Amino acid sequence: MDKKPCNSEYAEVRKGPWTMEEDLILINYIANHGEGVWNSLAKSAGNFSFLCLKRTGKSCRLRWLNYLRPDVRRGNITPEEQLLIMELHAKWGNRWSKIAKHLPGRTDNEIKNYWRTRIQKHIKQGENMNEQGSSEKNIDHQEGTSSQMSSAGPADTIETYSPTSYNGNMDNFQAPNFLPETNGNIWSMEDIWSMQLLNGD
DNA sequence: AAATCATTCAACCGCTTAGCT
DNA sequence: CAGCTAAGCGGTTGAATGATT
Repeated sequence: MDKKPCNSEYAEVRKGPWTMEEDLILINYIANHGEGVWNSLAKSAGNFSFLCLKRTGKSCRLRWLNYLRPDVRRGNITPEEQLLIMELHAKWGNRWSKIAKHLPGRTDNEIKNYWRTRIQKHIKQGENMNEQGSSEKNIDHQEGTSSQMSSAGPADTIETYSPTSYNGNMDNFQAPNFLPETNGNIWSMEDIWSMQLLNGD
C-alpha cells in the first residue's frame, strides 16, 4: 500500500477496528494537545504524523474514552460494581454515562454492554421463569432489582488491564520511532502502554 | 476435528444537547 | 433569538472468540 499525502482530497474516512499505528497517533496527539476538540484533532493528527489518521472526531473520541484512556479499567466487573450498576440503573434507567460517572474507570459503553449481555439476560430469564412458573401476577420487573440478579455473579475472569501500571504522566510521550509488526489488528493495550513506558521512562 | 451456535465487546450511526456567532 | 457546528449519548451492529455438538 502506498502512503498518500494527507490532503483533504485523499481524506476518505476510515472505519472499522483501530490499528496500533492509529492508536499511537491518537495517544501521541492527546498527550501533546490534551483531550477535546475532537474534530480538529481528527484533522490535524493526520498532518502531524507521518501516518494519516483518517478517522472522524467522533471515532477518535470514542476510541480514546473507551479504550486508550490510561485510567480505563477493563474486565472483571466486581459484585460491588454490579450492584451499583443495578441500583443506579433502577434509579436513572439507561443513562449510561451518568451511571459510568459513579464507577471510576468504567466507561458508559462498557456498562451498557455489561448490562445488555449479562444483567438484562438474567432479567429476561427471570421473566420467563415467572411466566412459565406462575401466571398469577404480572409483576412489574423494575429493571435491576438486585434480588433477581444475585445469581448473575462475576463468573467472568477476564484478564484485567491494570491502570496502576500507568504512571499518569503523558506529558512527554512520544510515539516510538519503530512500529512493531502488527498482525492485523491484534494487539493489546499492554503493548501500547508498555511501549509508552519504555519510551517515557 | 469440523461445524454450528452463543456470547462478548469494539465500533458505528443517528439523535440530542450545548456552545458559539 | 435563530441557525449552525461540534460534542456527547444511547441504541445497534458485526466481527472475533469460546463453547457445544
